[in-house]
Amino acid sequence: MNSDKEANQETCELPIHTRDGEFLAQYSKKGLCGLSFPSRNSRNGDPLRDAPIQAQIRRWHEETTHALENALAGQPVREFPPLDLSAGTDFQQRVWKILKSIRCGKTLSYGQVADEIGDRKAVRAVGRACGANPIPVLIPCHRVLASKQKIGGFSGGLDWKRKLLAREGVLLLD
DNA sequence: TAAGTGCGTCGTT
DNA sequence: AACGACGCACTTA
Repeated sequence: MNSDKEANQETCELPIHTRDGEFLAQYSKKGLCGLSFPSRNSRNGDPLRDAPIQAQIRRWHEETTHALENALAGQPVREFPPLDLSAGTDFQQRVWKILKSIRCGKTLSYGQVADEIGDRKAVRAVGRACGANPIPVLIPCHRVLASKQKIGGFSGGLDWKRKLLAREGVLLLD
């Protein structure tokens, strides 16, 4: 577990409009710490609408926006904003780091990720860690498949996983 | 073979 | 103590 769990509760949420709907990016003082898929009920009568946004966060948000646009188009992301993954456990952070290394259009199996961690038997734990990924799409947990190129699962809904993989040209077996 | 069942194993709640 | 975004061995038809 992390010691400074409650330390920075201060986060700033900003929307990102895409052809796939309105994502929501969440920033801490350290960087991008969350990204959520479009949801129907997220029309915001935003009480903090006029709150001043720090220049640094605006800059990060620009980077996030560009990164997300590329990722949604199935193209490699050139530049990332700083990512704040400090909310995750050590194990989760190890998994997420491996996910970041999977290049666009490539995939790993849950088992292969477990191998890279150094413990094949941790396969199921890897699946759990993938599901806990706070920044989907940008941290490409959708590029982790079950064995034999089967789709596996996805916390954001399997439709999203299929869509993202299809745009990167990945073929599934299912 | 294709589809279904059972169980090992590990981090998290 | 119980539960998974798994994987493998092992039934069945």
